[in-house]
Amino acid sequence: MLAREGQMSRFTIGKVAEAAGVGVETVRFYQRRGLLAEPSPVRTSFREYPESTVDRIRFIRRAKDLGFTLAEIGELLALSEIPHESRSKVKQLAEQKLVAIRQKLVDLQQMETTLSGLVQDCSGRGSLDGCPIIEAMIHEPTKCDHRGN
Amino acid sequence: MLAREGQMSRFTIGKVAEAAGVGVETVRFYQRRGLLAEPSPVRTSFREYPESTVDRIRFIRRAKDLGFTLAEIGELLALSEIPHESRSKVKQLAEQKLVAIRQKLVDLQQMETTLSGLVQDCSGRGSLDGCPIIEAMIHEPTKCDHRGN
DNA sequence: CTTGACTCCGTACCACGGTACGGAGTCGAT
DNA sequence: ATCGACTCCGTACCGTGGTACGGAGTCAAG
Repeated sequence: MLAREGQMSRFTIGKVAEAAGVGVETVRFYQRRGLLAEPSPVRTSFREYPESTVDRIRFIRRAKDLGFTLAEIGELLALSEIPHESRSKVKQLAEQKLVAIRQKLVDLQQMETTLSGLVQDCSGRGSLDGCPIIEAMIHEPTKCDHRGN
Repeated sequence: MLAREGQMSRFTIGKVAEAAGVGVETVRFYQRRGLLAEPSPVRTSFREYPESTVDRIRFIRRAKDLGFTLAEIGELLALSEIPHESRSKVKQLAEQKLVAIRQKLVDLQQMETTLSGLVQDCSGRGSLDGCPIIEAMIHEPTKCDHRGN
């Protein structure tokens, strides 16, 4: 066990993935996207990862849970690597994301209102002639066009 | 634009697209997806579309605005072509969609709550050390895993 | 030394809803 | 007859976030 200078924590990609709770392919995908560095295969033919990679992947997943895209997470990670960087850019990114989230909320709430009204109006019995749901789709004006998709 | 004052409603694909407010490529895409029939080029080498195609495309866009995917819209259209079909299947589809919309709302509201809290906690000034937003992504537990992507 | 599990690497594919392109044919108007 | 605009058709590509595959190499245990 003491054969090499490293600890037992010589993370291969599989160990890293397991510890971070993602798949091996996901780790490689993040590498291709530039979110994770690809360690060069030093001394062995398999790459060794620092333990910090696990934390970095967890950071990525949490940011993703907050609604950031991988591109935005890349920005966050880049910022977090500049020690003297101020918080203002991070806060700005978060605020932008918040605006986007709130817009999606408004859109979804509109859908929910309309659709739940239609479902309530529809008896679920009888023929389709006059079905409020179908009628709405035939006759209601299209009110879309809000870019954001 | 001056090329159209011959016979009135001989809809070519461009006229249909314009009348429905979508692009020509979108019409062709809907045809490939089976949402629209492809009229055979009778008597001329350009296809002629019945006016009802315009309504059908508008139906598709409205259903899309309500949150239905193109596959689901295909189901709705198929159902609407069976005159004696009952409303129950349509209502069922709408209810399923409503459940999905409400789940997305819950997820987005959770994001909004968390992120707006973080933005409020972040001064936007000073270095990144101790920035609440970054700290949250480093330390908060990942609570994801709700399928619905 | 063999076996089984793992890694490497490139590439292709999934859903989703389109958009873009290019060459050839055709239509209507001048 | 010629011009510009339109159509036809296949195919490839966009973003988003991965997943899957296959052959070869490698590592560690038995």
